[in-house]
Amino acid sequence: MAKSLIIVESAAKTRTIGGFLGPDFRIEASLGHVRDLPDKGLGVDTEHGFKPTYRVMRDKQATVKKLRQAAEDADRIYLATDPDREGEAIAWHLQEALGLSDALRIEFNEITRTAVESALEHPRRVDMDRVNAQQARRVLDRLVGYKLSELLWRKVRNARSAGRVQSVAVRLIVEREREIRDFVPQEYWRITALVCPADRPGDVFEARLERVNGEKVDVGTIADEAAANQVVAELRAARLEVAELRTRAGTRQPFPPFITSTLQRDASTRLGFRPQRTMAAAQRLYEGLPLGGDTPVGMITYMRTDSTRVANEAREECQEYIKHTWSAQHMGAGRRGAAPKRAQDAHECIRPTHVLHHPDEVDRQLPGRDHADERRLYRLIWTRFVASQMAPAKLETTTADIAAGPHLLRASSTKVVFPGYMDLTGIPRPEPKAASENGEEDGEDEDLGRALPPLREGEPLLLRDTTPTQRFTQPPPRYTEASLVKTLEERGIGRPSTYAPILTTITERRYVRLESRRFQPTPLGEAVTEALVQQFPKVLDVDFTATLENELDDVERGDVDWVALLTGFYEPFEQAVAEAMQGMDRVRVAAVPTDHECPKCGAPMLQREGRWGTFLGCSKYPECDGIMRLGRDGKPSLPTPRIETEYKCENCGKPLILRNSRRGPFLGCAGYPKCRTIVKLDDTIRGRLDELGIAIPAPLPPRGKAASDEEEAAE
DNA sequence: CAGTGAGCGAGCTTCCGCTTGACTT
Repeated sequence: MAKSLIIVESAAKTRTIGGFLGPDFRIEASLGHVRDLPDKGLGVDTEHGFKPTYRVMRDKQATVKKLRQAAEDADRIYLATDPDREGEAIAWHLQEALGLSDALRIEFNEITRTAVESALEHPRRVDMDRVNAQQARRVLDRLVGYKLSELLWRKVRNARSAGRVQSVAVRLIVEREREIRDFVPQEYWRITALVCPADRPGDVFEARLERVNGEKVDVGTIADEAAANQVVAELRAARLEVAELRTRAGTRQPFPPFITSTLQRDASTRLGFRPQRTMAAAQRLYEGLPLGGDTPVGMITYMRTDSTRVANEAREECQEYIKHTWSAQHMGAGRRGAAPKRAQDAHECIRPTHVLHHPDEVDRQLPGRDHADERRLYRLIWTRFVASQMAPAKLETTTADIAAGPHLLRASSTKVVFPGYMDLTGIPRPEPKAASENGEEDGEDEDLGRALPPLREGEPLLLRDTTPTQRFTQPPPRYTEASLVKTLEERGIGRPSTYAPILTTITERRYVRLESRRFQPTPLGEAVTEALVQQFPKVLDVDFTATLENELDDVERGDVDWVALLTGFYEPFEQAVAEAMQGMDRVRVAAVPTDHECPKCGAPMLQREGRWGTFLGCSKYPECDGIMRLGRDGKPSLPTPRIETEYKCENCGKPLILRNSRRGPFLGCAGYPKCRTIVKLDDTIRGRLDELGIAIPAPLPPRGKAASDEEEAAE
C-alpha cells in the first residue's frame, strides 16, 4: 500500500496521531511557520502590489530539508496544519517550500481518532482566500512595525520598536497611569449594624444600611462624618422591625474550562506563576510526563487556544467519571464560556487528556521538585475542567429588609441547597469584604454560608450596635501581567501564542516596568506613546485590531482583495509617516528626580533611560559627569572603575584599561568605542597586575532576572 | 562584554504569529 505523509504543526501531535493511524502513514511536524519575510529590510514591494519576499526561516532550514525528503518518499501528502488563518498560511508556505503541486489540505480541531479519520475522508485544496487574509495581516504588521520603529529611531533616543500590538499594550498602561494620577478620591461612609430579635438577644446578625430616607445608599449619599453621625443617631432613635422577608432560589454556574488567557490569570492569582512560567509548565504537561513508566504521556490538550470547546469523547468520559464519583445529579450540561471576540476555534479548551489521570495520582507518580510546577498547574486544569462539566450549585438566598424610621437596613444569607460542582471545588466561604478593586476581578462573591436567624415579617428588632466606616473611592488599579492579558484578549489584541511574549517585549524595550507585580510606564514609554498617539491615532486606537479583523474576514470570504485592503491602509499611513519624519520634533524623555547623591559633587541624581539600561546621572550635567549604575533591584552602585595599565593597544597604541564586565575582568583599549581591541587576562597578565598591586575585580553580577521573578503568592 | 546624558551623524536596531530548538560530553 502507498505511503502517505501527514504534516502537522507541533511535534507532540505527531505522536498522538501516529497512535491512531497505521504504519502506512508517516507524520511529521513543521514546528510552526517555515517561511517568513526577511529580518533585514522591509521585504515588501510597496510599489508593486505589496509583493512579499519570503525566505525559509534560518532555524527551519533543517526542518524543511527533512520534510522535503519525506515528501519525495510519499505518494500522497496531507497538509494538516491548524484549522485557522495562520495554519492555512503555513500549509501554503509548505506547499511552496516543498515544491508540491498536488498536496491535500485536511483539518481537524480536536486530536481524536474520529476527528482525524473523518478529516482524511474530506481533503481539499489550500484555500487561497484564507492564505491571502494571513498575508494581509503579516504584511500590514511588517509595514506598521518597521515604519514606526524607524521613525522612532530618528525621533526618540533609546526608543527601539513600535507595532500594532505592543504599542497599544503600552498605551493601555500609560493611560491607566494617567487615570490614577488624575484621580481625586471622594470620601464616603458606609454603615453596618448589629441587630437581634427583640425577644432573642442571642440571635445577633449583621445588617447594612441600604436606604437613607428612601434613597439607595451610594457614594455621595453619606459624604462626611457629620452626615454619618446623624444617620446613626436616627437609627438609634428608630423602632426597628422586619419589613419584608423574601427567599429567592438561584444557581451558581461553574467556570468554563480554561483557555490560554484564563489559565494565565488563574495560575497567577492562585499559584503566583507569571504567564511565562505558566506556559512553560503547560508545555511540559502537553508534551508529556513519564507517568508510571518511561513513555511520556501527554497530560493536557494544547495550551494555546481561545476556545472553550470540549471534544465529545472527553465530555462523555468526564460525565462517566462524575456520575461514578458523585452522582447522576452532579452531571452538568458542560458550560461553554462566552467566546472571546475573535475566537478562531482551531483547538479545544485546555483540559486533561484523560480525567482518570487524577491529580492525586500524578502527585504520587511525580514527586520531588522537578515537576512541582507541572503538578500544581495540572491540578488547577483538572479541577477547572471537571467542575465545568458538573451541575451548577443550587442556592437559596434569604433577604430581610428592616425598617428603621426613615431608613432601611438589609441583611441576607445564602444557603447551598445542592452543591453540584462545589462538591469538587469546595464552597466559597464568606470573607470580610476588602475595598473592592473596581471590578477588576470577577466580583462574584455573595456571602455564601453566612447565616440569618429565623425571622418573621413584622417582628420587632433591637439595634445592638452601629459601625460607621469612612471610605474613599479608589482609582482603577494598575495592570498586573494577568489583568493586562485579560484586557488584550477582550479587545482582540494579540493571540494566545503571543500574550506572554508581548509582556516580555514591552518590558525589555523599557517602555514599562513591573513594580510589586504591577505595570507602570517609564518616562520613555509615556513619551513614545504620546508621540505615536498624536501622529498615528488610527493605528494606536485600541479598536484598530478589531476593525482590521473584520476586514480580514472579508478577505477570507473572498469579498475583498487583500491588496486592496493594504492599499487602502497604506496610502494614508505612508503619508502620515512621511509627514512625521519631516515635521515631528525630536521627543524629549523626562528624567526622574531621585534622592540619590552624586558620588562626585553631591548634587541630586536624575534617573534616566540610557542606551543600555536605566542609570543615574548627575543633575548638574554637563558641568558634572557623575554617574551611577542602577541594578534591577533599584540599588545604585558605582560604575566600573577605569584602571590604566602599562599595556598598550596593538592597533592604536593607546593604553589598555582594566575593565570589568558580567563575564569577568578584561583589558580594553582606552580608545573605545572607536578602537575595540580586547585582551583577555591570562596568567602572565594576572601575575603582572598583581605585582603592580592592581586588584583584579570579580565579575559583575548578571543582569538577567532579579530574585523577584520567583516571587510566589501565599499558598 | 565596556558604555549610558547633548550633538557631531559611524553603524546599529525593528513587526506579529506559528512552533521549540540542543556543535559535544
